[in-house]
Amino acid sequence: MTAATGLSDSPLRSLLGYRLRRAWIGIRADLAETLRPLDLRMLTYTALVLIEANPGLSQARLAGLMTVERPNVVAIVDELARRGLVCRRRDPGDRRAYALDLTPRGRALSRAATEAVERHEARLFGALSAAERRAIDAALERLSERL
Amino acid sequence: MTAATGLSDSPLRSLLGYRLRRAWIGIRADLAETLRPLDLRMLTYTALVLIEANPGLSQARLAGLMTVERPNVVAIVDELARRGLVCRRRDPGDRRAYALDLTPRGRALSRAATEAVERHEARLFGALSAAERRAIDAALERLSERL
DNA sequence: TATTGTTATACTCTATAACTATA
DNA sequence: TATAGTTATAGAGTATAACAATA
Repeated sequence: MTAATGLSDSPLRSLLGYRLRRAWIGIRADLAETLRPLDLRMLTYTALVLIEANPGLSQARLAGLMTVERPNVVAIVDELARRGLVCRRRDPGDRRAYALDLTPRGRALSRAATEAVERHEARLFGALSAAERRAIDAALERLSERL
Repeated sequence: MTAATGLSDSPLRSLLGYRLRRAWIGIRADLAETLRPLDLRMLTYTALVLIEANPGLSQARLAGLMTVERPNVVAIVDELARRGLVCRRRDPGDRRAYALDLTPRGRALSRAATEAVERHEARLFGALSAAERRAIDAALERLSERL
């Protein structure tokens, strides 16, 4: 019962999926706000960080890391490359694939964005106790096994 | 480090938002599969259950419960009404508003869908211990306060 | 045959501005 | 003036099929 309105979402409140959705909507909106001043979205930020951590990464492997289908990576890398943040080289060992790397500008933006994202995480999740945090991590780990 | 591939998503694994996104993608896909045979989507199912729990609900209040903007509720209720699952009556006390209710067919579908969704939840979240479940509930509650 | 990047395409979800009719 | 429902529209994320080049 949402006390103020007298409305009931009780049949859904027992569903973890329903509550995760509500949380995710809020988190996503706050993350979008956090990244907007840097002209990044959730997915372009994620790609930036993953390419930095995996020099020479291919788009197919990037898609795997991002949990996104391969076709959706194309526009993301297009945008990052157009802005001079990522450079696409042909992989010498496999001429079908690209070897993706960050440019110096890409590394600088990655650093600035990561600082902003860490502030965002602290703002949202800072109130969680260490025990709560561990419990969530464990639960998400368990969940991943079933998906 | 994802051992099999040698790829690293470590810079993101410390971000709760990143892990929640991955979990949510999987949960959503499984939920969509669960509801597809019943010709329901996440949002139409949610609306169905909330209308059942709140007879005479208006679309604006439904939007509030669903964490969706009012315009997005229109197509959802349109679809449910067209299929004879929900009936729209004018609210006698406020002729701007609708009073939404389930039809008998809507109630039957709600019941069948809820059974399917409960099996889906049990399949995905059944492995969580009671303590983990409580920790997640508490953490999501805390999180909601900050959003 | 299988895989990489690609194009085209579509669906779902979410969001905003502006209109109408009531209040 | 404010609210309920609506229209139109847009953006973001996610998904599938099919094709050319390469393996």
